[in-house]
Amino acid sequence: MAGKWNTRSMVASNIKTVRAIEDDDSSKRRQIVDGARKVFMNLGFDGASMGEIARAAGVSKGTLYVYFADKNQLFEAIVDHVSAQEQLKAAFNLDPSRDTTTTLREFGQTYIRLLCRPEGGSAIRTVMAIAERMPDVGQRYYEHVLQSTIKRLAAYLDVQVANNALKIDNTELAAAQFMMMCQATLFLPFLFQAAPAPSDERIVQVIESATQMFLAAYQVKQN
Amino acid sequence: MAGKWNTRSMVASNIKTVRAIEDDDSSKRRQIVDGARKVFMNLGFDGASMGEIARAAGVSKGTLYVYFADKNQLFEAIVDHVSAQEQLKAAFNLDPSRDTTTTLREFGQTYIRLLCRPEGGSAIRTVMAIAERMPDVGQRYYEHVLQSTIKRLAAYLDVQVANNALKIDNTELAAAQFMMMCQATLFLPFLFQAAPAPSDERIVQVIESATQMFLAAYQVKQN
Amino acid sequence: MAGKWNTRSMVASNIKTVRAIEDDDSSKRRQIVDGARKVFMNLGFDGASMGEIARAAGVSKGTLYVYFADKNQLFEAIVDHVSAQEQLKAAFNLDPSRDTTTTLREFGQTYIRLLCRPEGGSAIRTVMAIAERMPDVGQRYYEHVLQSTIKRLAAYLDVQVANNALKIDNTELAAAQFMMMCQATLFLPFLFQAAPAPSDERIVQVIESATQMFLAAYQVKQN
Amino acid sequence: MAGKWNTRSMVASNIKTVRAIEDDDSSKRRQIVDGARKVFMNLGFDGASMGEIARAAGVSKGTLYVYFADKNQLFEAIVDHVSAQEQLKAAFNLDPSRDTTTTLREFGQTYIRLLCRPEGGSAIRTVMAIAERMPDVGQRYYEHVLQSTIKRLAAYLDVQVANNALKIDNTELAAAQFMMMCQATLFLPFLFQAAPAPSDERIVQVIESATQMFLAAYQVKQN
DNA sequence: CATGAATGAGCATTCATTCAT
DNA sequence: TATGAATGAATGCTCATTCAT
Repeated sequence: MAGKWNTRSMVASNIKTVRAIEDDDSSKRRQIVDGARKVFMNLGFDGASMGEIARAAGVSKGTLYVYFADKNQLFEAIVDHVSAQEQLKAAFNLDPSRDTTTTLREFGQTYIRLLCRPEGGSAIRTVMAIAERMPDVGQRYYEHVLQSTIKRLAAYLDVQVANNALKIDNTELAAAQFMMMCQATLFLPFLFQAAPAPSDERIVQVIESATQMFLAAYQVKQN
Repeated sequence: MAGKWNTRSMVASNIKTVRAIEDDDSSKRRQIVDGARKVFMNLGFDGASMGEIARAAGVSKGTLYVYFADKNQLFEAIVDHVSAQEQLKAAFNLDPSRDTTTTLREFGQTYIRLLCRPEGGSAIRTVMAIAERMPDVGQRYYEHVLQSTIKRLAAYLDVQVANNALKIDNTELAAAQFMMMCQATLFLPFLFQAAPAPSDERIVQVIESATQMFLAAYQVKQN
Repeated sequence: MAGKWNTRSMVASNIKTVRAIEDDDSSKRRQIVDGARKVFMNLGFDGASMGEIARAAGVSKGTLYVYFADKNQLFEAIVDHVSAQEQLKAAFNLDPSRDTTTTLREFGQTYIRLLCRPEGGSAIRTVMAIAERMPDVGQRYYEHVLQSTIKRLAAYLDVQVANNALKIDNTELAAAQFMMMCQATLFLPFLFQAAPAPSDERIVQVIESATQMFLAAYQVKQN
Repeated sequence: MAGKWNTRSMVASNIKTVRAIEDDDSSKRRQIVDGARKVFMNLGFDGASMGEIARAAGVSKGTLYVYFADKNQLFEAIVDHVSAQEQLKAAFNLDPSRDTTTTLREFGQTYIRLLCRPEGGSAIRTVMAIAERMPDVGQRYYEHVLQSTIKRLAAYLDVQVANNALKIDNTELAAAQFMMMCQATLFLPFLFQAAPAPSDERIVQVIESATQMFLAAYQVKQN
């Protein structure tokens, strides 16, 4: 993957590569990425025009092409940027010393609140929409954002298994199961605009149910 | 839906209304819907051009506008058409007399195979992508396709609860939980093009795990 | 002019000519002409679509082409039809036995009221607009409608000259002068939508002034 | 007018405003206006296509939209531009010290020659044709071109009235009357393409007659 | 590096016209 | 005769991209 990136960058800007490496955050570049993020996430890849992006970024249209070879590459950069941001926001407390019930409960609530932010849906929608035409963009987003969260939860579960608190064969599957269960009746209606973002009350209920279900299946029975 | 269509047709052509009512599937109309479905689902709303749709449908661009007022209405018709198709394909055996384990296992497998068809992802992607700009399209798709399946499974669960085979407070939530769990590690990677459609073997494993988890939580314990 | 018409008709409909002569008013044809008149006069030649004309006429688009070879010929027929109607409406009392003052006064008032009807401007606008692209349409309209009125007034003046009531060298010029003077400050603002149709009061004033001016110039001084 | 333009330019490009203010006539803009004028005046609003205008202006279709928001606004600009040109061309000698007969005679001849230029009719036809759909375009043209000439002549008459050379109640009406009379038998046939532009000889005759008529009515009788 | 003027291919949509029935 | 389904060329307009400065 890293290899792919380098290849691409080199094609786009052979000379300035050296500079780009240490100057990935030249203020102009940052401006563009910030402006483009908003526009792409609100309007989707096709709905976003380079003109609007330029306006949102406060630069000229020409400048866009100084930093990015074309619309596709700008979009890829934005998705990677958003991926990084999402990961930062996914600040879950997975301290191995905390008890499973509390940890899962809090994790679930935080997770759903993250997904159901107004902007939360946009990134997922935007990336998913383009995944067929730009498969590696979809893949990178899945791996960096969704799968990485699964893995972090799985790592926590691994510890609990080792501690004999849980009994799980496949912790990555279990982590994914929990995360999916948490979404039940909440995220998809929100994503399809069939319902507004769920209330806190509703979130608490659903997460509670998911937590109980998870524990019923995976908690080591004490006698 | 039929009612809506009539309204629309009457605006376009008051005289042929009688014909239109019983001939919602005039072959030209069907041709267009079929062609448009492919193009829209592959390229998304913005990516699909009326020219390409016309070519795919084997009609002239002008003919598109004889049957549909504009691109939006053609798209809505396609989504409604796909919704109906998806529901037909969702031929789950939810016979109340069958035992819970088998029923859930088969339901889950059928469900995931449905989702992970090549075309399965496209519709979801395409509709979800447009949901922000065309909220009622997203809403109708969610209700007709996703929520309706949840409700059918919930109805089965209701019977099992009545039979004392299961103990569930909120069967709709439980149905959604099961369906989400079934997807764990399978559907999202497929949707984001981060993995190919899952193997049958993998599906069987994941569904088995989901089924066990569901029963562990909701099955009435016999002593 | 008659010759021209025949030539055109024969091109358009060689066989049905005989029928057309005696059946110029087949009800379908009349329907079409009536519908087309409204649409053409309201929207202009380019603004009118054959579809809208068909709807206004209550026939199918195809039927239009049964009676008229193309849009141009339909338009020409409409203009000729309107010309005939305008002439009928121009029911001026030019009885030679009436005195000049009254006759001119009434003629002027009737003339301006005719021009400043809501539909009065439309025909002039529509025909004038197309005159560059379809010169013979403009010419026929001018001759049948505008010039013919001039000639009728000129004929009245001829009689008054013969009666020694007026002294005019060129009665056709004098007639045109009077008709133009009557329009002063009234018709052009109306035609350019710079003012609404003039009030009756205003019309009376302007016509009075024009009449006095005409008499001052052309009335035989009695001593 | 300049004020309006600035507003429009600022919407399109906030940064180049300074340039735009003093560069209303950037050569590209002038090119477009010149090309568009020819095409609009020859073919009318609907008959003129943006493609043809682009070709006539020697720029690309896209460039048209850099300078004008849409076809309507380009048209309005052309009409305003033509209005200004027409006014410049209407260089009448209305020196108050010249005698009435000569002044009217020369004014009338110049006026008719102006109207009956090949391009003279086109602007009037084109603007009049659109006046129903774009009333303020018609209104502005009438006021800037036709009414402004009436007022200039009326101002001259005012002076003659003050000098006791003429006796006129309503000089604006009188000015309009004279201008209309001058057109008698000359302008309308030309406008409707029912006759070519009148010969100089004919113009002289008609203007002479109009002048005499005007004086007969309004000249102060010396005894 | 940054600009913004300029482009031309592409888009959704309209419409005069044809033709099988 | 009358229809209306079907066409395809043409239209107004947008936008990713280029390039001279």
